[in-house]
Amino acid sequence: MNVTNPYSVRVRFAPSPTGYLHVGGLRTALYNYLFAKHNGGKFLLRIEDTDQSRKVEGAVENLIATLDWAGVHYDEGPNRDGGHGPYVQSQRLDLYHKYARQLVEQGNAYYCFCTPERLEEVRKKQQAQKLSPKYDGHCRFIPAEEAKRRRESGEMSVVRMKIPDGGETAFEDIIRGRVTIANSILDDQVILKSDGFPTYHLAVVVDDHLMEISHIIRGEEWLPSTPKHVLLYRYFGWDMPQFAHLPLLLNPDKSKLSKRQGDVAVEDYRAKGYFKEALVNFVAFLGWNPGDEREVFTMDELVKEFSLERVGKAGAVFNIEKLDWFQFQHLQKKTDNEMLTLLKGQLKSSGISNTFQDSYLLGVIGAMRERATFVRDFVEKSPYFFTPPLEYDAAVVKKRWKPDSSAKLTKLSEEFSMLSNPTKEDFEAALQRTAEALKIGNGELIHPLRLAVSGLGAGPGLYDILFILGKDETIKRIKTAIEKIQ
RNA sequence: GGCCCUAUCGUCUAACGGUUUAGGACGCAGCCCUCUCAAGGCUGAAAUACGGGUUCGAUUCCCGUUAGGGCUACCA
Repeated sequence: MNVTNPYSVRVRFAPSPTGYLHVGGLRTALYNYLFAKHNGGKFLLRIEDTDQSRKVEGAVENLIATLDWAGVHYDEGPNRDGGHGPYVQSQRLDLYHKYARQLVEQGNAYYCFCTPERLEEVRKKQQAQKLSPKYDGHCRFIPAEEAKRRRESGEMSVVRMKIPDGGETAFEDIIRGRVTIANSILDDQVILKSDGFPTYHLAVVVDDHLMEISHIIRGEEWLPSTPKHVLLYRYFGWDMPQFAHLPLLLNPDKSKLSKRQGDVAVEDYRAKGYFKEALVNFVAFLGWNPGDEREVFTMDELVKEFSLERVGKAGAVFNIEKLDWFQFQHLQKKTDNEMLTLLKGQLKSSGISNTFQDSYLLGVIGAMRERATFVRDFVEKSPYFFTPPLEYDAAVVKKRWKPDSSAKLTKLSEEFSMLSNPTKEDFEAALQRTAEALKIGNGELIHPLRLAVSGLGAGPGLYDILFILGKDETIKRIKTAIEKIQ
């Protein structure tokens, strides 16, 4: 066992490049990464592209870019050699052939010449008899000489591993404890396909061994086939890595998280404006917790706290509301300077020409921050900071704009015009003076004024808005509003 | 169908036999704050699937039932 030494921790994320990075994949990658970093080990990325029919152009690049965006960086993998490459399975074919041959020679595997048609027939028969579909061992006892002859004559074949006739195979799972499966229900699994590519089962065992993987941390969907892998390790006489099968991520209806019930691609969430910090924090908490009541974590903090012992066994529903809360929390944690950069980027992508001073933008950030979950909220919830209101919210006009509002605002506007370089407090004092002079409550000025300068009925404190907008712009907007409303 | 895994508030979860009137968070409702909307504070509704054991004592251990999920390919 090469597992108990914390300095020899080597784990991997081994996706198949079928398009995009699934959020479940992100969590698996993240847990591997956190475990590696927490233990001072290495995190590898290995591309499992042994199914040629599922190959998607650009998928690998996309996968790597997305992991990189999320901050899940690999120590070894494609374009980052660590002496255990290549890290792409389609470039390791000779290795799989070699080990498949070894298994055949040892008598732990055999060539099978059954056609897909025959296999289909057998399967149908078994299903008709309500038996579980399983290879019937038709080619299991073909003599080596005959197999050799048939292969040399060009007959198509695959290699199947031999499952012991009786007994059971068990292994220890860090998350689930001891798992046992009767050999009788295991299939003589194909390990080398007729196209010369290995199946997952052979490739994963060979690679994990050659790459000196210490812990296999992967999704629960692999649990039932793990005994086959255990058997292969035994056939080869290799040390067994430790297994940790993660609970699945679920749809709101508790089925395995999938498309159709919402977005599953990490890039979808990125495109929607979620911070990597939020997505990573959220996904980390789907199946793991630090054992106390803290919830908002940075990547570094996660690395510090993470342990497989605190990973749960039950599937977790991917709950968007909670994600949004994490997003809000992480937005609040950003520094003003970070927000400034983000806001400038948002203005650009929103097509708003940035003619604003940094100090102005910083003012907007201060006023809007706790009202924003996404960066785009600054533009969407308070467009009036960037463009004068083009229209006025009808419901607010109805509620707040009285027949005499124009006259009152005109008076207020006059009061404002006497101010020089007004502070927030100056605006407030001026408004109070006007209200007193008019013998009305502040509210009769505040509400119509908010509507006049913002076009909306909700937002930051009015005096904050006025101060940010400035005296001239405020007066201008009051004038425009008086003309446009009614 | 067979096999495997799982089971605490609607959701994410804490509890590693007794400190529990089962704690926190999201969401929800109410109140406070208040120029609005947020934020914040306070309060509230809300869970150990069911049935048997083991034990002086079970959310916690065992068995069964039920439910859910996964797997059952020359896919991963």
